[in-house]
Amino acid sequence: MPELPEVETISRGLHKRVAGDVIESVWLGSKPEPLKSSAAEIAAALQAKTIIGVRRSGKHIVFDLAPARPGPKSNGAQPAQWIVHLGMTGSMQVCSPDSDRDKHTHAVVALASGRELRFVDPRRFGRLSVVENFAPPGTEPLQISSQNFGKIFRARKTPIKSALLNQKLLSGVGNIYADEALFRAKVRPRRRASSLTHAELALLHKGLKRVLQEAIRLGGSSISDYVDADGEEGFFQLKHRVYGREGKPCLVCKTPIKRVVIAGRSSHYCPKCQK
DNA sequence: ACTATTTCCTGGATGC
DNA sequence: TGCATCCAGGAAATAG
Repeated sequence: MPELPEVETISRGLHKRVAGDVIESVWLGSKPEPLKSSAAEIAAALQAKTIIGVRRSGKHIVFDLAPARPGPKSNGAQPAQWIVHLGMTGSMQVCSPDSDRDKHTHAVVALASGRELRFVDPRRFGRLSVVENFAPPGTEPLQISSQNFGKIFRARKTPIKSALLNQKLLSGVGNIYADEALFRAKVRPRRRASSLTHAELALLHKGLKRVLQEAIRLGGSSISDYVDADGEEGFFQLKHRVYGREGKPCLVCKTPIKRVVIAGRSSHYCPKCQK
């Protein structure tokens, strides 16, 4: 499931491959559910645009676009960015038009270089849209100051785990890295966000940054099914310390890792190390 | 203004 | 072997 580090890795890979290329045509699947903008709107916004670059914002992939042939009839305020959210199982493939189309292909963008950029998403949680100026709802966890990090959690009664997953607060943190950051901070996921001490918040901030950076360094981690921008299967597996390790010994103290459900999400922690 | 719960979706795993 | 059921999870929608 693509979280911040995976989306970062994918965006970098896409940038390397398609920056500078020109979009010649756009095909969108028959079921429009994955579209936040209308199909016509997306097609119109992408057509005949140069991909200036590809980058990550939160869990979103941002394609920065510019008219391929800057002419006299510049159509005023046209959406200039293509936003892709991969949901859980979405992937972007850069491939030859000859290669077989995956059953769950929802969008195909033909490039002037002769290649195709495909959006594939079996579970359909992914979303496509076009906007003029994308603004993520929350703050980037790798950018936020420790002061602001403390501020956004101090007044929240919700469990710290839920607060970490709230994209309006921090952009890009998902279930895996929330659990991993809480383990590093020695804080249980059910603790109310407002109950964390300054010291715990500082540890959480540091732990979160470290685990995200480590995962980016490793090329993103992934448990299951998707293909990265290179078309290679899966990602380098980050050594998760608690996520997915229910019943297995804590790597620090050997106590069996516990799993509980918080806000519908499985949450893993060491009952001895985390308070 | 918050917070908690439900919903979407499909493939893989599990159980009888 | 085959069929039914459960489960995973991001975020929008809904309810409290």
